[in-house]
Amino acid sequence: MLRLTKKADYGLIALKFLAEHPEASAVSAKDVAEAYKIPAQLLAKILQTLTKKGLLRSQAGMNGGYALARDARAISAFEVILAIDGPLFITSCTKGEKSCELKTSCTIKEPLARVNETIAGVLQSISIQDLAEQARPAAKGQLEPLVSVTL
Amino acid sequence: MLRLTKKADYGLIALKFLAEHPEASAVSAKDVAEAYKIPAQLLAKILQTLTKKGLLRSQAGMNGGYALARDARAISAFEVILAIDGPLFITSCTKGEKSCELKTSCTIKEPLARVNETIAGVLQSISIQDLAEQARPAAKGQLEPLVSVTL
DNA sequence: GAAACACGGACCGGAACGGTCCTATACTGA
DNA sequence: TCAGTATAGGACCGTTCCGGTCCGTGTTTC
Ligand code: SF4
Ligand code: SF4
Repeated sequence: MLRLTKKADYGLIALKFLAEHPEASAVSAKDVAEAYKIPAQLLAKILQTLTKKGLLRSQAGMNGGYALARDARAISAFEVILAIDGPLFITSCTKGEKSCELKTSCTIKEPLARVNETIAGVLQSISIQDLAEQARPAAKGQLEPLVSVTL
Repeated sequence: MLRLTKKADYGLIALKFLAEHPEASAVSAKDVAEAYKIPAQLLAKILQTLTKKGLLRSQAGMNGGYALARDARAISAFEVILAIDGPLFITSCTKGEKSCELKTSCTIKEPLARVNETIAGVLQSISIQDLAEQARPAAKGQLEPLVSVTL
């Protein structure tokens, strides 16, 4: 159920990698690809779309590559996934009025939309910075409730 | 991103329908299908797998059909989705050690697993009963926080 | 025994996904 | 200035999955 595409997966890895190397002004797609054994060309295209969406800054030429457009804290996992996979959501009835024929009779739609928002909220509350810091063992003041659902 | 299969969608609709009609000892797949304009044969197969998983009870022959195996409160949306779509999760690295080659080098894996658990928790906290009751306008004591994530 | 139902396998067209290839363009450094 | 390294982006392709259909079998009731 609910599978995340591998492209978005790769995108998150790359973003995290960039967040971990702020000293480099630019990291090439090839470098990241080799570091994680990701198909280089595919990663390249992913980073391209990410720059087109404004999450990255690119520089061509030698010693070129990509760098985060904003601070790692200001980029959420949600944005990354959204940029790569598009605004697809759990139900099929979200694509501008043209998807599901049951919209009228379906009563399951609204509660699922809530779930959808909840998931989006969770993803939005996770920044690239969080991913990069995750290596450390359980920090102290970590008990901030990020979501609360009511349905 | 994160699309729920239509089969699971149909399954939830059917379950909710059954929960709304407790007076009937059994409702045929055809009835539900016609009520919501769902392809009958497809819905039939969905309900079959649902019974095989123990969520429904079936009765063959005339006036036969399906009925909830347990109380509507005791069946979570998570179980339904799990039964229909299988134990698939957001990352590709969950299928018993055979999926993603990056398991070792990937550092994004664990945080995503947390997200996964969170989503599962949300789905588990929603019962068929909740879906059936959803028609009513905002009840009173509805502010129970169901999830809290820490990453 | 016929109708109405549940079961279950086989099958299929289309869409999405993961990935490759090829070309054009831009920047850098020797 | 020229070669090399990088981004940018289009076209393409094999595989898988999803939604759906078809068919045949078993079971219960009237
Ligand atoms: S309208 Fe209902 S059946 Fe159709 S996609 Fe939305 S939730 Fe699913
Ligand atoms: S190991 Fe990492 S890259 Fe592979 S599927 Fe899991 S999260 Fe994605």
